[in-house]
Amino acid sequence: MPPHSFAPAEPSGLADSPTSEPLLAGLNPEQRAAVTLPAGHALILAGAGSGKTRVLTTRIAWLLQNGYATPGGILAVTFTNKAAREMLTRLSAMLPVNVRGMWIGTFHGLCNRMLRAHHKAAGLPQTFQILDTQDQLSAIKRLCKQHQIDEERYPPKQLQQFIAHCKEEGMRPRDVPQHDSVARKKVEVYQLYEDQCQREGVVDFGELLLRSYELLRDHDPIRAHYQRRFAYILVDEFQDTNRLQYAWLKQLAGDVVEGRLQTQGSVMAVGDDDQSIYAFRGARVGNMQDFVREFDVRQQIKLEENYRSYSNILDSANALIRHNSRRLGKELRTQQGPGEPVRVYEAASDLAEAQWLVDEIRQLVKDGMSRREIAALYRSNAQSRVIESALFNAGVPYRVYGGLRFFERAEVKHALAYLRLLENPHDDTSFLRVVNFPPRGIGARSIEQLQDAARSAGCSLHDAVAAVAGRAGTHLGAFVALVDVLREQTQGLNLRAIIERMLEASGLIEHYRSEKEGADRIENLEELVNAAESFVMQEGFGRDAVALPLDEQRAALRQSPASQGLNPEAPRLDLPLPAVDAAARPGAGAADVDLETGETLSPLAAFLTHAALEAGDNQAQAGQDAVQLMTVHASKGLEFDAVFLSGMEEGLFPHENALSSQDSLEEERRLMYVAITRARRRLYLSHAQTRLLHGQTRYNLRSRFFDELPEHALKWLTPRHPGLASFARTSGAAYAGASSATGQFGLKSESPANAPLPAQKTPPAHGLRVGTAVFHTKFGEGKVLALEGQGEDARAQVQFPRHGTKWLALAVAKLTVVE
DNA sequence: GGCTGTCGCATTTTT
DNA sequence: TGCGACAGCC
Repeated sequence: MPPHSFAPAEPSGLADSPTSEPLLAGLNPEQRAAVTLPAGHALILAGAGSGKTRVLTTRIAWLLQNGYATPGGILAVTFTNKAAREMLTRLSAMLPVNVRGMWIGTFHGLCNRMLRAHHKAAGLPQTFQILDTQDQLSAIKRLCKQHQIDEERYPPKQLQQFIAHCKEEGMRPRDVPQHDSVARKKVEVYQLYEDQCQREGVVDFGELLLRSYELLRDHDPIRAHYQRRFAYILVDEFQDTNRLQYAWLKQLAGDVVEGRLQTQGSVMAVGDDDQSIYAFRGARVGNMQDFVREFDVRQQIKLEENYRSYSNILDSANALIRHNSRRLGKELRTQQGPGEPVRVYEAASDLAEAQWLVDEIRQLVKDGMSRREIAALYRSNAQSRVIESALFNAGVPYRVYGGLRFFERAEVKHALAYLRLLENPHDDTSFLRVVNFPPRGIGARSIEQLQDAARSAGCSLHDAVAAVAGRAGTHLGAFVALVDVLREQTQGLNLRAIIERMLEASGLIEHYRSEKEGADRIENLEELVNAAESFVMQEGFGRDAVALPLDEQRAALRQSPASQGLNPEAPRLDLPLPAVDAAARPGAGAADVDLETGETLSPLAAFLTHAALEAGDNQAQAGQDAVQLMTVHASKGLEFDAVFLSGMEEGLFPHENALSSQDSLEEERRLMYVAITRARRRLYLSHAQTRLLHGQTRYNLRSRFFDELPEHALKWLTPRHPGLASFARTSGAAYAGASSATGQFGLKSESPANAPLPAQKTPPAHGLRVGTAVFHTKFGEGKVLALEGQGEDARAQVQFPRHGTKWLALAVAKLTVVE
C-alpha cells in the first residue's frame, strides 16, 4: 500500500479542471481514466493500436502539470531506444518540461546510468566499457582458447547463450544448479568469464541489468534513495519483461517485509499479453499476473478501442487470438466501419507469390498509396529473398529492415576499439581487435606469446607488452606506443578532433583507401565523426545550454502543495552520498555523474557508451519512399496502410519448431495477431503450394491460422482448397461475399507536433577558464584543461597531479578556485 | 597475411 | 540453395 496518496482523481471531476483539459482532450473514457489514476499500482492492458504511448506520455504530463510529481520523481522504462525517444519527443510536445532530468530510457540505459553514478558501490570502474553481443562472443572464444575448453563439446555460441540466460534469470555462477558434468563445466566457464570481464573493466548487456539489480538489493541507502525518489514508475511493453527486469522493478518500488511487498511509489505497468512474442529471449508474460498479485494491484484498465484498423481486420485479429488459452481477455473494437475484406491469395509457388505481391503493390501505388505505407511481412528472414528479387526486377524501391546496423559494421567497430583503448588500455577485447588491424606485422604467434605473458603476470595485454617486446620484436611495442601517444596527444581535444586524429594515426583511413571496397567504409568512418558530432550536440557537451524556460515552473512544482504532500512520511535524505540530491534535481544529470565526486564521463567515454547502447539504425536508403520489408517481430509497434503477410504455411507460420508445444504454438498465434493488427486499411494473406527452402522444394499446407479467421471478413482471391482442418469442417461457399465498401481511408495517425524548446544564450556562471587552478575536496588541487556545456550541464576537464585527468560536473563537484 | 575451398548449417532479437 | 566460419595453402 502506498503510504501517500493525493486527492483521488475522479475522471469526471478532472474533466472540469481547466489546466488538465487541454491534455485530456480527445482521450476516450478508458484512456482518460488511465491517465488520471490516483497514486497506487495499476495495470493497463493496452490492445494494439489503442493509443498506448499516448496514454503513457499523457500520464506523465498530467502528473507533472498537476504537481503530483516533479520530473526527477518519474522513471519510465522501455525496451528500445526508439520507444524511449518517442516518449521524450511526445512529452516535450505536450509540456515545456526539461526532459533531460527525467529518467526515461531503456532498461539497459537506465541501469547504465545507475551504475555510473554508483560505480564504486557496484564494484566497477567509472569508465567501464559495454560489450555488445559480438564482443561478448569473442571474449568467450578467447577465454575458451586460453583455458583449453573443448569448443566442440562446448560451442562458444552456446556458452554465450547460457551465460546470457543465467543473467536474465538473475543467477550468478554459484546460483546455477549443477546436475551433471556438462552443467558444471558451463558454470566454470561462466565464472571464468565473469573474472575476465571484471579484470578488464567490461560489462555485457545482461550484466548491466544484473549488476544494477544487485546494487539496489545490497545497498540499503541507495535502494532507499531511489525508492523515495521515484514516486511514479511507468513500464512500457510490460509483457516483454524478463525475470530480472521484474525483480529490478521490485527493488525500485519497495521492500518485502514479512512476505509482503511494501512500496512507496506507484508503478504503472502497460502491456498486452496478446502481443507477447519474445518468450524465446526470456520474456515472461507471467510477470503480468505476478505483478497484479505481488503489488496488490487494484486498478486494471483495458484499452480496447482501436484507432488504427477497420473492423474486418480487427474481427480477424480478435477471432484468431480467441484460440489462445490463458489470456487476460481483451477484445479490440473500432468505430470505423468494416472496411475492405482481408484478401487471401494462394500461389502455385513462392516465386508466383512474390510476383503477385509485386503486382498488387504496383496497383496500390498506382491508386495513390505511398510505398512507405506498404509493408511486406514474413515470419523468417530467409523469406525476404524472393520478395526482394521480385521487387528489384520490377524496379519497385524497397527497404529491408534488420540488417547490420551502423555501430555493428566492422570498420566502425575497429574505430571504436581504438577509441576504447584510449579510454581503457586494459580492454583486451578491443586490444585484440585492432592490435593487427590495419596489418602491422603482428602474427598469431606473437599474440599467443603476449597472452601467455599476460596470464602469468595477471595483467592486461597492454601491460604485458613491455615484458614480451624484447622477444617478439618491436611491432607490439610500436602498437602500444601508438595508442599511448595518441592518448597523450588527444588530451583536451574535442571529440571530433579525437576521432579524426585516431582515424589518421591508426592507419584505418589509409588502409581502406588502398582497398578496393574501401570507399564505403571510409564513408562510414566519416559518418562516425558526424555521429559523434551530433551526439555532442544532443548531450550538451560544448553547446550553448538549452534555455530552461521552466525555472519558475520548476520552482512552482517544488512548492506546490500537492507535491509537498507527496511523500509526507519520507524521511529527509541523509545518505552517505552528499551529491545525490543534485542529481535528483531536474536539469542535472544529463551526463553520467559519479554521485560521490561529481566526476562525469569524458565526452569520449560517454560517446562510447552511447555507441554500445544504441546500435544505430540500419540506415539503408532511409528517407526514400520505399516498400517496407521486415519480419513480423520487427513490425511490432508499427502500422501501415497496407500489409502483405506472405508464406502463410504450415511449417513456416506457425514455424515447424513451434509445433511441438502448446505454448510455442500460442506464441506463433500471437505473432500472427501482431501481424494482422499492423494493417490500417488493407490486409493481404498469402501462401504458396511449393516453396524452395534450403535448396529443396517443399510442399506446404495452408496455415492452420486461416481456419481460425472469420469467414465474413475474408475474401478468397483464389478458390479455397481444403486446408488442415478440412476433414473436421466442411467449407462453405468458395467465395465469401465480402463487402467492397471502401470507406473513408483517412484514419489519422497520431503525429505530435514537436515544439522545440526556445534556445537562449546564457553567460557562463561558474567563472572558470581554461588554465584556472581549482581545488576538489577529494582529488586535491588541479588545473582546468577544458570546459564544456553551460548552466547545469557545465563540466570541466581538470588535471590532478595524483588522480589524472577527470571530467567533472560543475553542478555536482565541489570545486573552488585557487588564488 | 590474404585468398580460396570446404564444411556445416539454416526462427524470431533488443540492448 | 547460400552464407559464414575456419583451415590450409601460396
